[in-house]
Amino acid sequence: MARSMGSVVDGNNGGGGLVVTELSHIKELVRQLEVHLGGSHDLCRHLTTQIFTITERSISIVTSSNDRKRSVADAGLASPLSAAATPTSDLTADGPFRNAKKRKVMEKRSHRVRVGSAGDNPVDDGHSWRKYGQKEILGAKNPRGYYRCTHRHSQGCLATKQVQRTDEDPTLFDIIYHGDHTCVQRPPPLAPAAVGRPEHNPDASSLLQSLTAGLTVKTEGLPASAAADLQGWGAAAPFYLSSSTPASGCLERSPFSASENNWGVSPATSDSYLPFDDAEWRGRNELHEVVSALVLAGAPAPAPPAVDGLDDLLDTDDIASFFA
DNA sequence: GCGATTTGACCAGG
DNA sequence: CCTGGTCAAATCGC
Repeated sequence: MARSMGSVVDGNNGGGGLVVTELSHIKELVRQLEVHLGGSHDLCRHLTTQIFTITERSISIVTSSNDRKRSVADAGLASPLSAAATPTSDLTADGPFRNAKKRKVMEKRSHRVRVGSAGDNPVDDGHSWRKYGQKEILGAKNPRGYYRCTHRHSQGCLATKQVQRTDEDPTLFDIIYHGDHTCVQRPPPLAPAAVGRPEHNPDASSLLQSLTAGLTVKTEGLPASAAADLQGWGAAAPFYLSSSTPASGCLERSPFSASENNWGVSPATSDSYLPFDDAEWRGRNELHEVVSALVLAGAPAPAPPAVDGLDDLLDTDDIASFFA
């Protein structure tokens, strides 16, 4: 295991560095954008804040991804990829009835993120969670907390997450998300009128455009291994931009919650965004979240080519063999 | 009183 | 048998 890991890590260092560079650039642009926005336009400032946060997370994720990858593999997180097994029987939870404690068959989609702390807890990811367990994990200094969506019973939302303080840095938390939110919880009122059109200021607009352009070009230039790295360890954004099932969206309090759930991609035509296939969804999800968030914030236009280029990079076979 | 958290027990997979 | 994930009773906090 160690041998194959080594070579991959090497490859990632290069790609990861590139990503960090670009993300840093984005960060700077956002800073400038915020300056241009001045004191007005609460929504815009909120958006820039979110972009900034996401970017910072992305950077920390990339920079810590080498360590991560090992623990991810050891923790068996790769299993959903390598064993894209029978998706049928597990999710149909017979609920709190007879075969209650019959878990462990969790072929649900999952992805990891590492987030900073807000006080003694991980930063709020916009969803409401209810803790249902805590466990000491062998080899880890800190216990792992188990959370499920508050709306599990009321709306049958099966999303869960595991939160564990990292060994190295007590201010950081590893979070593993399982499943999608299928609950519907309207976000709190947030500049309702202006939502979705953050283009008051021409300067701000052009800044955001260069921001998304920069991300597009450079990301496409990344080696596939770097892309694999990003997916293997975590998304930058612990909230979902387009992860809802077709049945019922779970918008929750996404910082980018717009009036409609379109994100510039028509549900009817966006086959590249349907989160049906576990492996594919996982593969695309991570960078998509970052890219989508940024693109969404800055571009009124529909999904840019960047997303398609990304899909080519995020080859799921590569990922599977990577973890094999 | 209700909902959330804590915590020991239970269960399944490896 | 060990470990991780979940359950559910007890407890806490509003």
